[in-house]
Amino acid sequence: MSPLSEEQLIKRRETQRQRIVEAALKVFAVRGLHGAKMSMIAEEAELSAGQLYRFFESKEELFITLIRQVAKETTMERINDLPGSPFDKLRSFTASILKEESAQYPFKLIQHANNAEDVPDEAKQLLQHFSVKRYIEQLLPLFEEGQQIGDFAQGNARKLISAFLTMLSALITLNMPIDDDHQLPDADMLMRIVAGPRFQDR
Amino acid sequence: MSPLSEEQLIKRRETQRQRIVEAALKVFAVRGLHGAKMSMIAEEAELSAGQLYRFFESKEELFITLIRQVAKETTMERINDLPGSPFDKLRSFTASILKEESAQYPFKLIQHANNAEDVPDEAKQLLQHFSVKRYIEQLLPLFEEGQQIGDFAQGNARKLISAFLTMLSALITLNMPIDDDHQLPDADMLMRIVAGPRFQDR
Amino acid sequence: MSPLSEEQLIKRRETQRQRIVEAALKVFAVRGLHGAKMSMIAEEAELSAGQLYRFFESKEELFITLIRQVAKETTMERINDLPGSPFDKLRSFTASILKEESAQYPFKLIQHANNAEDVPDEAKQLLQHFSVKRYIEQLLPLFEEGQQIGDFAQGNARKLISAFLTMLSALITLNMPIDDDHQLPDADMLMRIVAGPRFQDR
Amino acid sequence: MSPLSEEQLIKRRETQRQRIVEAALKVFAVRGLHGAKMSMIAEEAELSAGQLYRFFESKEELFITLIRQVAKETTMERINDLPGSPFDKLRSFTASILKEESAQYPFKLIQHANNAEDVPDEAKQLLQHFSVKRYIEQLLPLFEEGQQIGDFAQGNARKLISAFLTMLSALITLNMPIDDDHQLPDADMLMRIVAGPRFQDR
DNA sequence: TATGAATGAGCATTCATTCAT
DNA sequence: GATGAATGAATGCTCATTCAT
Repeated sequence: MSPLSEEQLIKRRETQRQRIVEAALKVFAVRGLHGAKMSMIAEEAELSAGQLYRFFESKEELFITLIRQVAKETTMERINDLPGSPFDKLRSFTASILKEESAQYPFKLIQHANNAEDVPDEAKQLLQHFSVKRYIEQLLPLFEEGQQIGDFAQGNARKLISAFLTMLSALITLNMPIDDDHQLPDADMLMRIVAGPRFQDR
Repeated sequence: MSPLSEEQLIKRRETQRQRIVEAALKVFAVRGLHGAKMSMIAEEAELSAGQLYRFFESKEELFITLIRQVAKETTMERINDLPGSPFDKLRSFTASILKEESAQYPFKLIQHANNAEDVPDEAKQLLQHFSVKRYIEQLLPLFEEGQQIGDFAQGNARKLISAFLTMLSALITLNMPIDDDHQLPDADMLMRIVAGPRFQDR
Repeated sequence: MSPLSEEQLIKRRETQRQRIVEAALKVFAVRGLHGAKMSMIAEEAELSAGQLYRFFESKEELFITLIRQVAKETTMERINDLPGSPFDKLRSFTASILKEESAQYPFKLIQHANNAEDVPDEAKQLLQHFSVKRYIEQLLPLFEEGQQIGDFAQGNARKLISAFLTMLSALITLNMPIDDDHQLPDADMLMRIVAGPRFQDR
Repeated sequence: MSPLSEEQLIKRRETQRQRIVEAALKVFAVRGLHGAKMSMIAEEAELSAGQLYRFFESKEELFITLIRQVAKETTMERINDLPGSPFDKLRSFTASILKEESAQYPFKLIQHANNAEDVPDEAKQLLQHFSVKRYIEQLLPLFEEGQQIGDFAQGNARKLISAFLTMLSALITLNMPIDDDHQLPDADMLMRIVAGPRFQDR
């Protein structure tokens, strides 16, 4: 029956598990805890609903697992690979997030976890503290550099990052359909929050 | 014959109806359209679930009625009664909203309506366009005055207000619990978005 | 409080009770046992839903009472007051029933009682046996006369009446909307069932 | 992988679907649209109530599907396979319908659809027009032959059939239990409606 | 006593979870 | 192991019946 070695089997299992988590991220992010049906996640992961339960005991466990992984793994580090000044990097990074749907999933997830009531406390804690803290630490060097060269506003850098992330998260999840009269704030709007004197009212 | 006069009955009925709407506002705002159960609304309004249906034909009708009322009645006008300059007014107003839970319900409702699936179109329309537009118009004189005296940043005032409201809404719904290390963005943070040169980096 | 004598009170009560029964006849006949709501009957009788229960312990009791009264009181006797031969009388009588809605109520009631499953056995028994029997006895003299003068078909008169009533009942309750191509059987159609040789194929 | 082949699954599914439709036919016919509970249909089809919804979106859809199938498939054509003259055929056919409960379901369904409130319009249309028209067309050759050889009464054949069907439907749904004194109208009674001179008063 | 407000049991429907195949 | 069929608990809604006023 089994032409695969024990090790291969374990690896295969891990791959599938990861595939489920990714499917769940997408579905939970887009539809929220209540709106996401196990059947949708199964379909997205291309396996049967029954199979989900070989990997996760319940919807709740899947959700918490997902949250844990997002809290641990989501990273802001690729911002450093972008070209230009700190200000340029942050703007490009912001714009790319606002453009690419899958980059928004973690933010949407945080949003849903905050708004839904039946979310296990552990999940809320993880998302709110741990992941935001991680993001802040990852962005800190960039911001400090930006403040030194006058690109960014002065003051407590961590507080500034926190503000920026909150606003970014807001933009993503509010997702207000654009209306002709009042264009919504976009990446440049966001940059006002962090911009130093040099950029004000430009 | 009748134990209560016609007039009393009508008044009583209207009172109760309003009580249901208020209970619904709270529950829908906190839990969203799908997370809110009719039984929760009934409990909040202190009557039986069955009774709700004497006032509203369905959960959906209750929701839409609520949305209509919010869209029509929620006002930003009391901001004008606050003391001080436009900047002071906006800051006090913002701070009071961030402090008082019931003031946040309309914003949370908008948030839920935007993120949840299966929200009746009429509700989405009303919340997204009508109510946001109303807020903008109500804040416009204040902002224009603030721009004239240099309190607020220059540029399209409506766009500025829209940005501000988006951010306010974000703060409310993100609702991140304060954590010792990194104080969350608060009213002053928000003011950065609208502040003119005079206030930058103060 | 009471300017009415004991006797007047009792009479008044009886009047109201009768009014309820008549309202119930109409509503049950038109909508059936399940389709008839107590509130509809109350409205038809022009009193409150609560009042019904001062006269009848339950919907079921009201229904059975109604059935009993219909079984006992519905009469075919006015057929004898009509002008003409037995054949003429029966045809006029039939036509009048087919034209006047309230005359059809007892027939519709029988129909509903036969078709609904949750009808108390007593009600079914009463309607099926007792009332049909009464009708037969009331029509018997007319039919016998009709047979003697050759208006009606020969054979067991009771059986003939039973057949006729079944068909009449059918016409009333089937109530098929007339369609241009195939006019429905009407009074003359019905008469074929009882007609003697004299009337065949006229 | 799959424990059953695709083909087997599809066949099985179709079988079960048909089984539900048959259960529904029985329950709807006997109890009517409102009297029939989904749980009853489920029990009759020997599955859980929840399962019904894997095959039909709602009670209404199940009902309409059933009606459609009845309107399309119920046939009078097997009457032609019976032995004897047109008169004999019609009498045997009638008697068999009056004896076999499942043959009566379509008639009962029509009856319920006509009498109940809140029956979807499509269902009424289908039953009243389409199916009755079909029956008429299917019986037309037999009746025309019967009229030619003098078995059946003269006149508009379609009208005659319509009358006959109405009466047959009546007999089925009235369903009066036989009582010793007055034998109920039966197949022979029905034949009086269509019988030509040859058969009168036999 | 009369009203109509309130309750709660019942039914349609959905979906997480289990299980026969 | 894998599938998707089956179950049953939960929830929206209706309406007979009761009860506060």
